[in-house]
Amino acid sequence: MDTGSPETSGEDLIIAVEQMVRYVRQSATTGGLSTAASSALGRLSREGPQRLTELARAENVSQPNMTQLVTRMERAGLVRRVADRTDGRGVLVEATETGLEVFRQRRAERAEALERLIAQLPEPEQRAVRTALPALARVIRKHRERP
Amino acid sequence: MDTGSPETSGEDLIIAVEQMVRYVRQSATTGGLSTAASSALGRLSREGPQRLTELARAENVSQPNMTQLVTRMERAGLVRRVADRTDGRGVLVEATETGLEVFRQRRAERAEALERLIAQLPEPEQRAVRTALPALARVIRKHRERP
DNA sequence: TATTGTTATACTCTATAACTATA
DNA sequence: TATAGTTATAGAGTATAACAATA
Repeated sequence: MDTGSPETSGEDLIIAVEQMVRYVRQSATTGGLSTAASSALGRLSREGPQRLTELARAENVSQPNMTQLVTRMERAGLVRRVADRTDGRGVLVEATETGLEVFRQRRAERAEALERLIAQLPEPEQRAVRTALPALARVIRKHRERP
Repeated sequence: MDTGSPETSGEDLIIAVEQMVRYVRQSATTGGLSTAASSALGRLSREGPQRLTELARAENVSQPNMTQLVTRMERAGLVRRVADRTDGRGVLVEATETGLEVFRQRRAERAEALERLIAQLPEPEQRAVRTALPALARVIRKHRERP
């Protein structure tokens, strides 16, 4: 099987990644849900209501940033703030039904766009993509747990 | 060879891509060169001086956006504006020596970070990554030429 | 005193609309 | 009139510093 050029350097790979970033960002913007909002909403969908600080840390952004993001998302009806009964200082952020539905649709759209992209590749490369992407995600996750 | 889960769905893949996007963006921000600046500077490095409009179209952003990006980059000493002798309306954007050097260093850093990530994978998955990324970049490029 | 969240401030990145200058 | 570029305006996304409220 032809794995492309004889040596695929880190430089070549990072160029490829840059293109993917641009592609995803573009298809992510349509529908009015930014990368940041989509990512936070995704976490809330998967993991349920969370403390604002928790969410900021998990998403790797500052607390003020998350405060503002949540405010924008609240204004858009995607999430709501709920008082934390066990801690008067705390705020729980929770996805609304609208938020959950919007996120499901958006992700489905992007997944479809990616699938269409992959479908244009010959079989062996398709398999490579389905192996490579989850593998990279795995090490990134690991890297994140202990950097 | 184990290609991961029995069926790797578009949903799983897009989650992986989202993580990569976040990872790259983070390592891209350090050193004070944004994704947008890095991408534009990269194009100027590869292709030489270009019309502002040309650059905006190639980078897939609006003309005013590119005007501002170029202004910021000019202020940072990364590029310069040069009058286009053949058309009084036109402006050529050109990377400075500083710009070229900064870009080379930044890309090298990111490439290294990616390589470190890949190095943590078992051999077969490493090969998959070196096949998959350029393949995806290829179809994105093709998709861009005629959407 | 330490933690949680918000406000204040500032910068980048992005778009559309309106404008100026040259073809 | 059409094209190249800038200015005006606005909003998202990001950060650090300062602050208020609660533990």
